[in-house]
Order: sequence, then structure tokens, then C-alpha cells
Amino acid sequence: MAASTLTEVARLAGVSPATASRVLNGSARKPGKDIADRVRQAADSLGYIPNAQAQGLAKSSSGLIGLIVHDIADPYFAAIARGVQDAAREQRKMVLLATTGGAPAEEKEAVAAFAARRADSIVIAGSRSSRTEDRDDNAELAAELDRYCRNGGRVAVVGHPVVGASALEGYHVIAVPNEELARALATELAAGWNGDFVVIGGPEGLFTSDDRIRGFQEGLAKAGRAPAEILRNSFNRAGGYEAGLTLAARIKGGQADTGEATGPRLCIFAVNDVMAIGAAAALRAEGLRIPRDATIAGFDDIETLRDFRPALSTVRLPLEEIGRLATRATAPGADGGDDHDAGLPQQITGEVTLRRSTEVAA
Amino acid sequence: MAASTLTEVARLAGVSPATASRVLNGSARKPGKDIADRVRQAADSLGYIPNAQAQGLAKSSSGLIGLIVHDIADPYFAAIARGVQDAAREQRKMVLLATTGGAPAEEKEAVAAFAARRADSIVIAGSRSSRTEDRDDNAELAAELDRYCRNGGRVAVVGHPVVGASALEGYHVIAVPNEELARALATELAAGWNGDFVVIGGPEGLFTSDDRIRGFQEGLAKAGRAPAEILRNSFNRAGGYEAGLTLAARIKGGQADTGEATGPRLCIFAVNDVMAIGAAAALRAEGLRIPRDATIAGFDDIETLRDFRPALSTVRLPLEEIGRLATRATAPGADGGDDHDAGLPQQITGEVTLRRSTEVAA
DNA sequence: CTGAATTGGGAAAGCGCATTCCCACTGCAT
DNA sequence: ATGCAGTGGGAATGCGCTTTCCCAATTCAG
Repeated sequence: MAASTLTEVARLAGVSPATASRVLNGSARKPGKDIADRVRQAADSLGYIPNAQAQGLAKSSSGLIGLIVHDIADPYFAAIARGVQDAAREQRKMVLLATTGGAPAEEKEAVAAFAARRADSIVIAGSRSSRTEDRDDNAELAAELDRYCRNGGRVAVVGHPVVGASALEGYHVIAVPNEELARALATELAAGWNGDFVVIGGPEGLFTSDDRIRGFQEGLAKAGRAPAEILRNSFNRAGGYEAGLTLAARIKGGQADTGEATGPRLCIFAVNDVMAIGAAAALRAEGLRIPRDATIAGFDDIETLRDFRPALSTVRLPLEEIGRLATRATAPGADGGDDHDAGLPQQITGEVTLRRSTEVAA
Repeated sequence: MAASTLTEVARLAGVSPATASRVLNGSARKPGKDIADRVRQAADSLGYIPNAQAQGLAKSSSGLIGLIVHDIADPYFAAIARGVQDAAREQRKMVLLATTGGAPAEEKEAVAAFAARRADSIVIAGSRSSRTEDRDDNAELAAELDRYCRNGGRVAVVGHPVVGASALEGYHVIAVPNEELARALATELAAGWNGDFVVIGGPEGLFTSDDRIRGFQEGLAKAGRAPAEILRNSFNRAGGYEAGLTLAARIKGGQADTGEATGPRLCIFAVNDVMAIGAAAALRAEGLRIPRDATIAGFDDIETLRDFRPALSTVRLPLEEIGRLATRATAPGADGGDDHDAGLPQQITGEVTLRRSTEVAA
């Protein structure tokens, strides 16, 4: 038994499909009360569920929002996804999920798939990259996105615009002040510590990582400090762990020189919390303690990681809110608020949050 | 400019839409090479993207998999979602996400929405509940699910069957051996500790929670121990925290009696990791230490929480695999493997993993 | 060399719904 | 009584694609 159709309902109610459609799905014209009741009852008794595909085809709009993330199990993306989901519900839409591992080629595929499904809007949450090996893929992604927008789609990108995408009608960028916040973090960190700094970053070319590194170095410079050395690794826990091992060896070497531990040897800034946790795990595995032997700070303030001990110094980012804003930015009529370009960045703010992991004993 | 259509492509290639369709979308009939090339080129130059809605309508199948979770930001669900996403990709489908907070009423809505979109299958990941206040909603959910199945939909439920759902063709349950594993955990815990046990559980009626509690008590009984007292709270970190506060007060009272701390006073079993972390945070906030003043174990072995210190004893569950299996179970032709009922539970195994948080000094 | 079987393309009928256009009917003013 | 706007329902068209059916051109066996 296939699902029942509008026509069946109409027949059972003894009216035309047109009328049935009018009563069942909000139309401008409201049929008479008695007829409406009859139709509704018929629909009920048949267990009628409108075919969204057909509806979408007919009025060319699908009620779908496409969300692109690197990895849904990464708490960073999961938090954003929650915000997106939340906003989608406000708009009475459903979210279509695509995970890409951050590869522009896959992102392009995802956009195409969303376009095929005629998603009303697309939210891209992953970090953009400008690595040369991604150049072509990025160009294709940009082209795909352009086409999508030109066909009336709306897109919001969290962080940086897609490389090469022309600022089109319906193309929004939710700017995240990574650089400023990293600078502020460096400033605060420099105020409480006058030893060396090291940065654990993601691969070169990853905007989010690069911005945070740049901001951090600026903050250091402004505080009259030497720039931090930069260790690059993959943008996840494993990358942090590996870098942590390197640093642990170095710290232990230094301690051997001095003969004894005399307070932290290093202040580590990992460009995101997950990497910071990885690095911390590595230090611990090597017998080092935080903040005794080294202090460490992350970025994002991932909720699940707040119970980590020692409490991780970080920069709070309203991830869920970011997802919500991005999604709202793509809602039809959303740009009514500001009368600027559709591409105007939304304003997001974060907050430096110093905790135990960077507390150096007085 | 609206997206270009198959007809346009066909016209530009100088062929009929039928032919264009045949070459562009895998059909049984393969048109001649020269024609195919012409069509493909036309499609290319127009940037043709097939309209999945129309395709779906025409062949009544959408390439969509619906996923229902309580909260996508909860690492438990995020991990399952990753598995689902993974399996979906294998099947070249996209996943449609719905979050419900665990309310059967919302789950019913979600199922209806998926049905409207003609999702090929639905994976329900949230824990089922048998609370009396959910009775009616559960019944409606079951009815909705039944209808969906009867119309050819396939569904997989993680954990327990939906209350009241009749075992239909296409209805799969991925059984998670919560009870057995909790029993095993209790056994191992009882071997290393002969003081009191306390369980921090979720609300009564939540199957996952109830199963784990029951199993744990059984294990205790089998080891000749008195049943544990049960503290019930919400099934998340906050619930764990609250219960933790209660226990902290009790422990401190006990210590006051004895005058001094003389090893752990309590072994706590929280029915999931997130609650365990909450409880641990509460104890810590109250100045208690783990495992010195109390030992604690969780359940799930959430990846993000593995760096928690002291390392949390728990039961490893292959969450991602569970998501994958559930999704695969709904793939067409998936029940070919076993020649039993379509409703046959798949086999999932977990593993008790004792770590530092339950280590009591010898 | 003829008739049958095969191939390859097109015409057309839906898939389920929204919507425009049309028509019969009512109620009112003239 | 006649004309008019206004009302409420139905017929028909189209959204973009798949698929069946049909037909002309080949090919091959006899």
C-alpha cells in the first residue's frame, strides 16, 4: 500500500483535488467550513501525508537547509550544528547534513547535492583553506556556490568567504574575530608570564588556524615579546598530541640543563581546544604537569571539555549562536535589518577565559 | 536565472528529453556514444544539475535517510551520527537530521516529516521511554512508524523497539547489550571494592538507563553484594552534577563521623559518561577527590571524554559502528544476510574498561 | 533477397501537488 | 426584472523527470 495522495483524499471527500489542496495546505483561498471539515476528516481517515517532493516541485522550494561540516562528531561542529538545527526549526525547515572532512572537493560535491535537492539555503561551517593543492577544488567550489546563488539559493559561510567566490546576492559571511581574540589572549597571557611562547597550529593555509596564529603573534609583539615558534600539525586531537610530544621532549631537555624543575618552561597556545587537550595529554603521558611544567591555552571553549582538569584557558566562542546566526542570515527577508550589501558580515564576539591551565604560581 | 532543466539540455543537444535522461542518469538503456557525448557536453555547458525532487517524484524514492537524535551536540549522538553519515555515504544517500530532545511527540513529528519527504529509511537513535506521561505520544509515534513501514519505509531503532510498534517488515532493532555490560561492570567493580555502591541514573522509564541500572544491580547481587541505592536525575551532565552534590554532602558527613578520610567511601556508577563527568565535577567542586574519596564509573566511553582525569572507568560502546549498522540495516536488500525475521536484532558488543577513576589504593 | 528479430531514438503518460483560469451561482443596487 | 460585483468550487496546466510504449532503421538467419 503506497501512501495515499491528495487526489484520493479529494475523491473520498467528494471534492476536487484543487479544493482539497486549498484546505490541507495553507492557501490564500479558504474553502467553506463544511467542505473543509469533510476534507480534513477524509485526510485523517486515510492517514494522508502530503508528498513534500511533489509540493516542492510544484512551488519550487524544498524547506531544506543544507549544512556542511568537516566532521559531525567534532564537538566544535556539533555545537554549531545544534544552533543551525535550532534556527531551522524556527523557520520550519529541516536540515540536510553533509560531512566533508574539510576537503574542498567534497564540499563542492555537497553543494551540488544540496542544489540538486533544491535546498533553500546552505550553511558552510568548515574552515576554509588556501593551500595551493586545494586551489582548483576551491575554484570549483566557488563556481558551484556562485551558480547556486545565481539560481536563487542563499548561503552563509562561517569564518571566511570561500576563496574566489564573488560577493553575490544571497551570499553571507559570518565573521568570527579569530585574530582579535587571539591577540587579546596573547595580551593577557603575556601579562602573567614572561617566558617563551609556542604555538601549536593547524596546517598552513587553514584560515582559522592562520588567523589565530597571526593574532597571537601580534598580541605578543604589542606586549614587546618575541614571536612564538610555530609547530604545525593536523587540526585535531592527534595533531595536538604529536606536537605535545615534541614539546615534552624539549621541556625535559631544558629541565635536565637546569637540573631541576623551577616552574613552567613554556606557555603553549594551541589554536583550538581539541588540539590543546591532545597536547596536554601528551605532556602528561611524558610525565609533565600542567601548569607546573608548562602552561597551555586553547581556543573555542568546547562545552564538553569544560570539565577537563586543569581547567583549560581558552577563548569562548558562542558556537551555537554562530550556527543560529548563519542560518538566520539565509532566511528569506533576513537582510532587511541592515540595508548594506547582502554580504555584510554579522557580528560575533568571543571572550578570553583564563583558567587554571595557565595559572603560574606567584 | 533558474537552474536549467533536462529539457533545455535535450534541446541544446538536439535530442529528446527521454534520451537526455537516459544518458545523464543511469538508465538501463545506453544511447549511442556520439549522442551521449553531445548530451553530456550540452549538460556541462549549461551547468545542468538534475532536480532531485523531480527525480524522486518520478521514481518515488528520495535518496534520503532520516536520523532522529535527542541532541546533536551530545557527544553520544554525535558519534552515532558520524556512523550514520558514513553508512549513508556508502549508499550514496544524504542524511536528514532531526533533534527532538527525546520527546516522543517530537519524534512522531520527525517521522511524519521524514515520511513527507519520502525518506528511504529512518534511524532513531534516542533512548526510548516508557514513562506513563509519554504513553499516548509513544502510541502515536508507533502508529506513525507503522504507517511509514507499511508504505515501504525502513526503520532502524537503536536500543529498544518503540513501545507498541508491531514488528513489521522493514523494522529493525539494533540491540545494545546495556544490561549485560552493566552486569559485567558491576562484577568487575565488586571484585575490587567492598564498600557501598550508589547508582546515578536517569529518569525512571528511560530504557537505556533502566537497563543499565538493572544489569548493575544484578551484577552486584551475583557478587553477593547489597543492591545499590539509586539517585535519579536528568540524563545529562546537569543531572549528574546535581546527584554529585547530594553524594558529596553525604560523603563529607561520613568523613566527619570517622574523623578522617580513610579511602573511598563510595563507588558511584553513573549510567552514562556525561552524567559521570557531571558528578565528578560536583565532587571536585565540593573538595572531594577521585578516586581518593569516592570512585566513579560511567558508560559509553565517549571519545571526547577520554582525556578526562582521573581517567574514567566506563564501558566502551562502538557508537560509530552502531550508527553504521543501524543505517546499513535499513539498506535495501540488507536482510539478505540472515534469513530470519526482518526484526532480528543485530549484534553489538561492548567492553568494560576500568581506568583510574575506580582504582582504589591497595 | 525476404521476413523476423533487434536496436536506438522519440512521443507521451504519469509521479503528486499548486495554481491559474474559468464558470455557476449568490446577493445587491438599479 | 436586469446587470453587476463578489464568492466558492472545479478543470486544466505545469513543475522536471522517468519510463513505457511505439516506430523506423538495422541486422541477421533462412
